[in-house]
Amino acid sequence: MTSRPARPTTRRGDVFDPECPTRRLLDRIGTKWTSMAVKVLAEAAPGEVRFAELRRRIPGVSQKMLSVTLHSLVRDGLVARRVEPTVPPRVHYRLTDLGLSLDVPLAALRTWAEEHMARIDEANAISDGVPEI
Amino acid sequence: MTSRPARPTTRRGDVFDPECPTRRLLDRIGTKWTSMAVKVLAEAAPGEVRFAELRRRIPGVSQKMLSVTLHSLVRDGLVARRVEPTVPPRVHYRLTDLGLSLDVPLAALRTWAEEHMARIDEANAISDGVPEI
DNA sequence: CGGAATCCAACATGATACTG
DNA sequence: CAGTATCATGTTGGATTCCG
Repeated sequence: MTSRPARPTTRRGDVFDPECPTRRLLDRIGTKWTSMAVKVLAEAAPGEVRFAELRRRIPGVSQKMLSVTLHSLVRDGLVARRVEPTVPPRVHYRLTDLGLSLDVPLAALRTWAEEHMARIDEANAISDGVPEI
Repeated sequence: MTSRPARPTTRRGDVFDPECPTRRLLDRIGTKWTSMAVKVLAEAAPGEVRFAELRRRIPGVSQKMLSVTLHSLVRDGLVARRVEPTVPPRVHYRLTDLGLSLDVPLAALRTWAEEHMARIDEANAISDGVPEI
């Protein structure tokens, strides 16, 4: 993800704007763990998922990066955070309506990836000079 | 974009694999200039676009990064590169069929971004404690 | 014209340790 | 349990320069 300059103005329709909405969106969902977090939360929707549960369902994510990722999503209004004031505290996350709506095009991208990434791998293999037999 | 380990095995259907197709795809289209290059090429499809033309249509891109971005797309089989052996040389780029198919879900993501990024900006403004009046 | 090579700064991520 | 703080590191992307 590139850095986030302080709330740049969104200019609708001009996708070639240096701060075009598409690239700013990709700056968010393109971070390492965001798409997986959204997917886990989308599958649980409209239910909630706790922090530890998310961590278990996203292999390889560190505590810090999951925390950073989730708070970034909360800040963007894509995820809602609910804290049970118990000891120890329980923190629950769920997709907001906005987050759920984002999951629609994201799911399409997932489908494309599952269907076509093998072809990208093949293309890379050929570029690497790997024989095809 | 994170680095690209040497052609990891694509395991279909397991989106939670650390090397899941979706994240590997996002590692590619999530780079700063990729989505814009794909969009320009998609709009010109099935026609070709020359290097200088691409550069003009993508404000802010450096020569180096456009070159890197395009070669990465070529390597992935998403873009085809054609060189006219003239002096000086003319280099033309176009989306492959695979690239065109990727533009479908990508266009959906663009639409979402244009329609909803303003709400993400609002959410950020509220998080920053900016008064809403 | 369309690069390639180099250097460099900024940032994203990760490991580790600590806390309410 | 669910963080936060700090430090270490690799990568991305940009500026510049040179080339066929």
